[in-house]
Amino acid sequence: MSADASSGSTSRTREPRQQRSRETQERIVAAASCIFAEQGYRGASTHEIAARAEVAQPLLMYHFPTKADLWVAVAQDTIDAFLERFHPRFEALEGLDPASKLRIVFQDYVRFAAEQPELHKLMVDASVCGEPDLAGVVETRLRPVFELLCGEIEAAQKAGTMLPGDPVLLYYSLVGVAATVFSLRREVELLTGRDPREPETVEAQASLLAQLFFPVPRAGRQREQKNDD
Amino acid sequence: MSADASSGSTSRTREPRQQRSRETQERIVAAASCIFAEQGYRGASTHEIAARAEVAQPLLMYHFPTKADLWVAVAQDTIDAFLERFHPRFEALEGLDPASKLRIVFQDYVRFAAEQPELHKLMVDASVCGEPDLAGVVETRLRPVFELLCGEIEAAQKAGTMLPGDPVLLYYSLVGVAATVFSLRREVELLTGRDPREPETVEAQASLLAQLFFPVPRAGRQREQKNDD
DNA sequence: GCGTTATTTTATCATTCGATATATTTTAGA
DNA sequence: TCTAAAATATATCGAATGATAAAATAACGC
Repeated sequence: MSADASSGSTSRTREPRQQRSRETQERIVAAASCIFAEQGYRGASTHEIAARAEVAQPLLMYHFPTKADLWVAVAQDTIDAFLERFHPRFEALEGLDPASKLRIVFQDYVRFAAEQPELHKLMVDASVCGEPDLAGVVETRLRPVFELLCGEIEAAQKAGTMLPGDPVLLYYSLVGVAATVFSLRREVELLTGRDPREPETVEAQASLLAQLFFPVPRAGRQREQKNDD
Repeated sequence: MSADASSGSTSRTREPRQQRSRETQERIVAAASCIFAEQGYRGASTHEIAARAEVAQPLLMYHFPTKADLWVAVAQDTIDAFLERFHPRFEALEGLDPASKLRIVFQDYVRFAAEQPELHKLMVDASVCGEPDLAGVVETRLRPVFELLCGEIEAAQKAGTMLPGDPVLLYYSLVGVAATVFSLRREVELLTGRDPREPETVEAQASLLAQLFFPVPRAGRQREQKNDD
């Protein structure tokens, strides 16, 4: 079977020429994603990653010349997994008011952070140890979402359906509420004996996020819009 | 339980017999606190810590037989630094209503997280790599504060001055809002070009936290209609 | 003073780390 | 097919890691 329909010849950086190679790369990235999330960047060793991927360690260095390169691939892959989930759902919300969009998107992010705490752990770990090439990933993958959502926050503020204040701080407050309880999972378990990833807890956190950032006016309009246009 | 990391050989790190020894230990812990926060647990090397403390590396191993022991000492020291700031201020709030207590305490925690992101980074890093003896530190240092504040949250809920819901989730939402923007400092800087630790930003975040969790009723009481009994 | 213990230094260990050199196998393209 | 390149395997490197051994120094009780 000739699977040439997918082979785009416009390869600029690194396009594996053989199918087997791509499968190997995917196995390596999948294994690295687990181990980076479990052990952090410094704690993860290329030998352990290669072992889990069932490849020789020098083969890993062949596909990803440095450990930092592998981290970038993992970060891009992890963020892309989120974006694949994020984008269609976000576009399906077209027409809704900004506050509703934000509420739905960040409630969805609560569930994503519970299922795959890797993303947030990865970013926190990168911010802590600061070693990997964080800048490129932030620019290419994170900035579009960030600016899109900050724009929605500003729109919601103009509509009077969201608290005033620096949209950046609101964005990171939303992220913090959505992800912190899961990225501190071990601490939560030790303190409460419960795994925050239980479905009821996840939904409770999503509901809490909505109540905090998008309170529903109970009796009449609590925040009447100051200017309608 | 394995809370005997120091009870087995109390003569080692418990009571240094010479003053010089205590000063050395303090220098080591101070250096380790910086490097653990900068590099994470796995990324910090005992050699580098010893170099910053200006002691020979085997001397470090003499005072803290394993790297994990050193981490525990650093974690306890870091948390104690927070508790020394927390306890007097909290006790000075006696008589206030629970919501006001919580607001003041967590606004203060915003400032603390900005000045010393080490604490939150330390806990997130410990939750990620999971290696150091997190359990003992959580039990002895974190649990008292956690249960104290959860109690205040419940009291505020009963008074109708705080959102209903799982106090644990509210606690970690407060922590997340207070600390996330600072623990993701590198990402924030890359996206916005601004350091979130700037004083105006810190105060804006503190103000945002108050608005989110303790909204002041604008006209009349907005959150009053919960039946009180 | 002396002896004992606590602390510090010097030298070094075994292991693991990320990375390289190179040989061998596999694939694509002629 | 044949061949050059791509992909994988084998063996190993130097550096850094956490940890020890043992000698040397300092402090304290007597």
